[in-house]
Amino acid sequence: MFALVDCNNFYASCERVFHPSLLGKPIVVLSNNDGCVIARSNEAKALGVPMGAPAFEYAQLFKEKGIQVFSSNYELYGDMSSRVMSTLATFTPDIEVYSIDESFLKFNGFDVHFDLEAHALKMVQTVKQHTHIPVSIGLAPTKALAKVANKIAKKFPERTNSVYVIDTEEKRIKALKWTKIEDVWGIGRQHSKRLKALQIHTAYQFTQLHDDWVRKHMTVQGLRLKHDLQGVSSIDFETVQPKQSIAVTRSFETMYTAKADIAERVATFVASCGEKLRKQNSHANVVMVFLYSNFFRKDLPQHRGFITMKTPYPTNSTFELNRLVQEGLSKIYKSGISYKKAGVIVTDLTTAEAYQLGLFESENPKHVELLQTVDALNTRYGQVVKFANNDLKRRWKMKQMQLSKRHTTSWNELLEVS
DNA sequence: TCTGGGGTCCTAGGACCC
DNA sequence: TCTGGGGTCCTAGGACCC
Repeated sequence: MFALVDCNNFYASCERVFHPSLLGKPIVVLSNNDGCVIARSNEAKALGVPMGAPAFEYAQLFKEKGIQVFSSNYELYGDMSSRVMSTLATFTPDIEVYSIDESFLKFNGFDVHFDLEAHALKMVQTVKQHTHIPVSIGLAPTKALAKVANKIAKKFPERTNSVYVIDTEEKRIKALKWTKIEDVWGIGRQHSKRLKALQIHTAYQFTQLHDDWVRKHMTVQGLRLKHDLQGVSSIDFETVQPKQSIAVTRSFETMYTAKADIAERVATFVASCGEKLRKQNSHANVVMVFLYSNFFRKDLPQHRGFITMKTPYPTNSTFELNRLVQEGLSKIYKSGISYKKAGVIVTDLTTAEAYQLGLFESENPKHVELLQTVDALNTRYGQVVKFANNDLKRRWKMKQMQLSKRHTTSWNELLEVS
């Protein structure tokens, strides 16, 4: 049996842990630069705030309805997430952390000795007690069915106590008939459009299609999903693996035209990419840079620059990566354009064990030691060492009008109780 | 004025090999 | 007029997830 544990309205719930007076009140959390709504409490959903709503279009509604607005505070959410996950890990040795707010848990052979539903109810309580984060749990013989069960638990919290189990054929069919096709895990906009055109409206109808049709139009991924929904476990349980690509991309708080401004921002992205690479002990073989004008400003000339470069040897040196990235930036930069977004992506990553020396060139060994020291200092003291090509005065600043405190990760921002 | 960020997997088709 | 067969590797792009 698999359990899918999902935190309810995770970012909104994190904010409420430290603002308990907001329990039962509508709140939303905004994306970087306070751009769009990326999390909503149930109350905010009920007031008609859609996912992804541009904040400026809804400012009036927030005010009228007394909806509390927060800027996103990833340091807080990341820390709360690891607290939830480590609590869950005490319930089973097999845990797949699927996203910041979701985990799959495997209970091999547990059903023989345990009442799994009672076990899950205990999990909900324990997570609540340890972190104050509300979670919902779906239990089923496959991952896709656990997702379905989770949706039911979340939709009917009173009747289910936030735990729902699909453990009989009757319950499986009933659940699938209840699930709309567009709500199925792995079926997005394109697939549900095509399926609806064929009068397939529920997950159950989807499972009645022929394997060949599903394989042809939805690849093997679609076929695995179908089998999973039929109760035959076909989607792998994945243990932690290093990332295959790492990206740092940002929209700018304002539009930039000068190359020097963009070069500085991009150098900062590279520094962050390098740090993430070294953290998971990987080296990049390919690095990409992109630079976009403001897509929403149809009145301005548009330009989308993108370039992919091979590194001369596998590297995680911020210096080497930046040399390439700045070279690439010169090739894609066009003057007279107002730029709104840029990013750096490293990919084709190799792990340290598979590290292959270049034939003619290799990493400057001094960089390795230097960067190790930089990382160690930054980990210990919190981003105290920066590269000279980064904006040391921090002229640019993300728009974050409603940022909450980093209560759990910064001594200076502890919650005060009076 | 204002519109997020970071990932994964799969396939078709071209380039290349013998 | 007419032009083999069987592979591998790589990449761009599409689809999806949170």
